[in-house]
Amino acid sequence: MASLGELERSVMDLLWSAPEASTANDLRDRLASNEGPDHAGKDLAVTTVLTVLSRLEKKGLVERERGTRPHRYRAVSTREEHTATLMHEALGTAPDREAVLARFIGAVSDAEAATLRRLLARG
Amino acid sequence: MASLGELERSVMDLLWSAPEASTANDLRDRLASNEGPDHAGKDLAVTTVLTVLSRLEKKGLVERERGTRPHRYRAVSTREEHTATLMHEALGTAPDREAVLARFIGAVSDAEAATLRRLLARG
DNA sequence: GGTCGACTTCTACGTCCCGTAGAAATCTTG
DNA sequence: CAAGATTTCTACGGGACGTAGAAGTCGACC
Repeated sequence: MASLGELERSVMDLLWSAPEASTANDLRDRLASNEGPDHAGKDLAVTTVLTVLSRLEKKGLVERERGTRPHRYRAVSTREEHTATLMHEALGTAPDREAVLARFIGAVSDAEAATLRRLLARG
Repeated sequence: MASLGELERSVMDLLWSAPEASTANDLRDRLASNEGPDHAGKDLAVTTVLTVLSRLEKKGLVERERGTRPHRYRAVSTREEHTATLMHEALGTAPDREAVLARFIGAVSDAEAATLRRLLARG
């Protein structure tokens, strides 16, 4: 349901890896110095970052402290929870969920299969 | 990567549930008589359906027989394969895949957990 | 208390995707 | 070859997203 644009995704990545809630300025700086493997750091206006944060807030992915003056933003859920939710959403679109799970399991690495067995055993 | 619009999704649903490859006219008719639980059947021009099919073909979800005159369209993969692929794509976006799997498993129903155990056991 | 600068909200524009379909081109068949 | 069926081309309107300036608000300092 909540698909993300490229910049929205970058911002979420920063929020997810930040230990504390971040300000828009902080995020702008981190986006600028984000010399990823291939892409150059984006040099954005702070209003751009704020717009994106508002949209992410409306989507329910981000919440902000309005009390402090530079508002501070944090991700509502962890990256792992969010991703797991997306997987469940995908799973839910098919009528035959078990058939989907069968295909899903079929394409999982050996190590991950082992992890899954362990996780399921403890249930 | 390949997110679908509403109409695109409806067309894929029809192609997935069709036993044979379908023509655009056939799909238009089925869309028109598609009295789902809540939504009314859409009465579309056949060119609309063709446009959507072209876009789905470009996205790699649909292929067509160009030999026969009314071209016949089929889904490239089954609904289950497609859904499982989406789940793997989601999983791939997180660095800590095992943590995602843990969350994912945590939110699975008992019946599905049993299914997963069975599937993993036979590996 | 008023002013200035930091911060936030409003408004907006260009682009791309999607629903939608007419116009134009192409093929099939009588 | 002409007419009808079929496909391709072109296009428009709306919504999402990247992007940011203009305008409004808030806190601190003189």
